[in-house]
Amino acid sequence: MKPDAVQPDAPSEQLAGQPAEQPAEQPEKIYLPRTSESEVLKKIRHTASHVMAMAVQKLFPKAQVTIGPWIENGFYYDFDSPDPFTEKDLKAIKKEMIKIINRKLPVIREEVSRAEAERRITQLNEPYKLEILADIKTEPITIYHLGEQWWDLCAGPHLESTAELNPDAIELETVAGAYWRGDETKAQLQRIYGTAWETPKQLAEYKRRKEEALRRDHRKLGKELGLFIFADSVGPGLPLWTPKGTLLRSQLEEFLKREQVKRGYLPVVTPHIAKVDLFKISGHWQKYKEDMFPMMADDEESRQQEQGFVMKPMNCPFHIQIYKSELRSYRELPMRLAEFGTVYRYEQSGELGGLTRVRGFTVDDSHLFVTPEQLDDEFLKVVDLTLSVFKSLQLKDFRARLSFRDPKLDKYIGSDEAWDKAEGAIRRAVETLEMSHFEGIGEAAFYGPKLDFIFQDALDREWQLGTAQVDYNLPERFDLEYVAEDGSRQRPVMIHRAPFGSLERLIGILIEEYAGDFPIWLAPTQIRLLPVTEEVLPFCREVVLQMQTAGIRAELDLSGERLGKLIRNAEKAKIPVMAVVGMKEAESQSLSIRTRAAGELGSLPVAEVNQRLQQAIAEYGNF
RNA sequence: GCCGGUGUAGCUCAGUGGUAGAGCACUCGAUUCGUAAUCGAGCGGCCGUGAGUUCAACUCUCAUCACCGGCUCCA
Repeated sequence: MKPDAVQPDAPSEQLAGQPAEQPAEQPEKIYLPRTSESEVLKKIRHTASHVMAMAVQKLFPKAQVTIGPWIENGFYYDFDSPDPFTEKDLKAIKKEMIKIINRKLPVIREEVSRAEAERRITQLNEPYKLEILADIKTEPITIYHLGEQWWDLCAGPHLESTAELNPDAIELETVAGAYWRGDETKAQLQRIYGTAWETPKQLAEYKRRKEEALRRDHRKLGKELGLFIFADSVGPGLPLWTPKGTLLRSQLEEFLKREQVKRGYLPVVTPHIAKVDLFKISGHWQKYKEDMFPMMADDEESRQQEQGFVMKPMNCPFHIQIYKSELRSYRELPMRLAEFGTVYRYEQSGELGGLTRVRGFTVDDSHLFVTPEQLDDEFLKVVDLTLSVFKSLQLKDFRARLSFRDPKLDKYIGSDEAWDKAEGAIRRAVETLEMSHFEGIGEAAFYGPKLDFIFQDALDREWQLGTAQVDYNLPERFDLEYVAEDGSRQRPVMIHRAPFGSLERLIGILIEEYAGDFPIWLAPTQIRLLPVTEEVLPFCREVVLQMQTAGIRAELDLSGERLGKLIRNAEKAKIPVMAVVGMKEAESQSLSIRTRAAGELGSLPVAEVNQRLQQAIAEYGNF
């Protein structure tokens, strides 16, 4: 890179060899219903999964059938097969399916008694079917036949004949492992995912959308835009943030810090490691030892005695120590300790991916210590802050989940009474705010219930971002107190909350939400000057300096390429505002503005551009 | 952690049992150019890593690491 005072970075290092981004041709809009919205798709996909199962058993006679439901954009079928299926097998299976379809086999529904079903399944030697049958509580049992040769237990509904399936609207997509009954202690099955539509056109549109989703994928965009990297020698799930990505991160941090200052939060900083003992008190060690990075011990003896240090998986015990460091008065409450705290969790290797599931991440964490009387009001304020953060970030598509304990599970600490109180507080909050929500039984933290905000990524996978939690248990375990008005010692309640959840995951979702086109206040580079000739460079340098002085992230393209190329590079780098500068502009102290969102805007005086940029940044708006 | 797939230049990818190629990026030269790619030359790879088979491995086998899809998990 050429050293240059006004060029923060070289504009040309990204996006090598990308195919030209054509403005997407807009063909007729094809509506793709989800399976749950379409009776005909339900039938198509049910039948397709049966046809696939029949084809698989023809080609792999040892494969045993289990279940094969429709899912929102296709279907799958799980088999127990001694020989694992590979992608190559899919072709042969599809071929076999076409044969079955062409045989125009009638799909015949039959009702039989439980005993009869049992007898027939036993004949077939299909143990999984027997288990399924045992779970069906109603009688008669429905069976669907494909012609004479093949049948399956199924509630339906189905098409009338395999002939109604269009082979050109079916695609077998991928093979995957899946556990019987979704239980990892049970047999590992082979799952084949497929999709089936009414018409080949729909299938084509479905595939087009999948490719489109891939273009938004934050892993791809993150690399193209140079926001973050992973290095083999650092380790999986441990992202490294480049200058551009760090700019993005700090904008988000600064934004939230400003909001928190307005709301009386107090910043704190705590270390990344602590003695194991701390997490024994909190209960983390007992509950999540396996999911923490291994303990660091001085010697074997210390290791035996579990005396050593661990990377922190959560920030709460640290904030609790700060609370505990002095005798607190009710006058100090609510006390809101906040920190962008980086935590480390030893996630299973198969879970890691991009920024959405990592092993080291930064929580926009805060722990609020409140009196029981303050709880409801303070919790409402937390939810309000969270919602306002989403609004500022233009994140609209999320679902609120009440993550409560599953009384059947034994993974929680604390009394039922404490849990009931905590869950009640969360319930009251969503009722007061009239928020639409759903309940996630068994989704609670081990120390308390949560209100979680769930978002989807480009590939329709769900991720929790923001969270707000009510906790009566850790105050108990750490013996927290405050002195009440009457001089008595009382126990505070804790609220754990993180509107972003984690900066990493938030940024992953934001990249996909914006498809890399960040609003100006977040964009790592806000404006790039594109000189038409060398003669205007002095003017450009002066303008960039002026902008930078005003707090605008401006840069100058010094690559010396022709204007068309400069624009192309800036567009591909998704820089929101471009300023073309030729002699005309230099002479008139103006900039010819082109935005990514709106194209050419014509010439504007430098001062006006400056002013409009600053305004856009301050108001989280557009140019 | 489990099942399947992938790993070739900085990036995106092609390729063969006889030790490799393209485009872009990068460097240099020419061009001084007005809203999505100027032309030419050059540089650049221990073909993820380790073992095995073979006269010979980037190619075949095994192991391992990383990534991708799914399952399980997610304080």
